[in-house]
Amino acid sequence: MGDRLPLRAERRRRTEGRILDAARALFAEVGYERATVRAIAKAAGIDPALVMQYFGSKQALFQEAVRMAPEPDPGLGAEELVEGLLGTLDLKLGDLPQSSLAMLRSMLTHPEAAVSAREALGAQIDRLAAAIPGEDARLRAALVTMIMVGVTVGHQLLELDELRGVPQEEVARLLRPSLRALTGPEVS
Amino acid sequence: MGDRLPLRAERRRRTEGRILDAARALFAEVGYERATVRAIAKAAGIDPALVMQYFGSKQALFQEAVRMAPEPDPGLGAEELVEGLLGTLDLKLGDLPQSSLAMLRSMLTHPEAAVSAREALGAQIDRLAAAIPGEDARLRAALVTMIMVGVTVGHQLLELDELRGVPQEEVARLLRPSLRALTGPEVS
DNA sequence: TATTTCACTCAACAGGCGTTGACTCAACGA
DNA sequence: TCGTTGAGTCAACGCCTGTTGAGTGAAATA
Repeated sequence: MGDRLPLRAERRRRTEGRILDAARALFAEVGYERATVRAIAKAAGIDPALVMQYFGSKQALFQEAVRMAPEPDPGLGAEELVEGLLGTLDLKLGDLPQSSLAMLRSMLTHPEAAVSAREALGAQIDRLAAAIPGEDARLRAALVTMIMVGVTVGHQLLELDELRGVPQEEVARLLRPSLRALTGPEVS
Repeated sequence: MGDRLPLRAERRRRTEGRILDAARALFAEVGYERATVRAIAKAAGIDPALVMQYFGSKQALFQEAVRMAPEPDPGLGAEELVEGLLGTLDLKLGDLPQSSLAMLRSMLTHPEAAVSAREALGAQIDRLAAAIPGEDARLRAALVTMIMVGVTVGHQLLELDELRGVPQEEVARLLRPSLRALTGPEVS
């Protein structure tokens, strides 16, 4: 049923995928520095040298592992305004892809990850700011964004007892007024 | 005028201070992994071996550098209730000691820093929760705490353009309603 | 079938890391 | 004044890191 790829290309594709998956998981779990090429290769079931052959360097592998479609749109678009964020708030809180977690985990200690993070957060801020009225829209948008980052850090990365096991809708419910206070009363 | 310490003890005290200052600065700037013992020693103007002689291990040095008086009280006490946080909000945002920044910088990638962070944030949550009425006080307190962490991360560690150069009172002013939405309408 | 291609492994390199033990020499106590 | 203490240096250790180049054997090509 599936198209029969040449065996070699198929193998290559699969191996590349396994490396990327292992890399994302490890970067997300322990961050850039502690996720060694050897550990990633082991998790992918291959030789460390192959990682270099596929991606050139650890840094390049990281960038590839962290790269995302420049906003998968079922997220929040400018047209959905602020309610886009509020509506998918629990999704944002709970279902972040491994690539995002990898970036968040490393952004404070790995310079390149910090660059990626500033880009991604900057884009998010831009989108939000376009939907917020008033003078200090960008500042408000930045605060909203960092609130989400802070809560995500506590929930997914630090795994604070107070946030673990709490259903995402509950968090979203409590957070919504705080965010609305910053964005202004837009939609319902 | 000062009491004349024996020269040796005085030197020791000074050197230890210089090491700790250099360690705090570097841990805060680049995090635990990238702040090498050699770099810390160089910044303190001494030999790397002396760091070990003073603190035993890099890990022990980190713990010492990050340790704080268990709440210097001119911060927020339970008796000041939530307004304690809101009142000194700009202080919290701008004047964090190097030791706190060192902990925050490393908390996502260094396990021991994560432990310290969970302790410190847990204590903060406890204090806040005691001042928040209602069922989900601890959850609300945790969210308030992580909001502060998120904004601090964006401001001090990621140095987002949108937050850099913004006066702390401005940030505090915009943030206050959001926090109040979580804590409930306490004092003024 | 003979030849080339290429996914993959193996062994090793150079460099940086935390850490150690022997040493130096000025400050101290008797 | 003379032995002792201790702050500080120096050179080196073993380890782990990212990275490399030669080698292998099965799949592709002709």
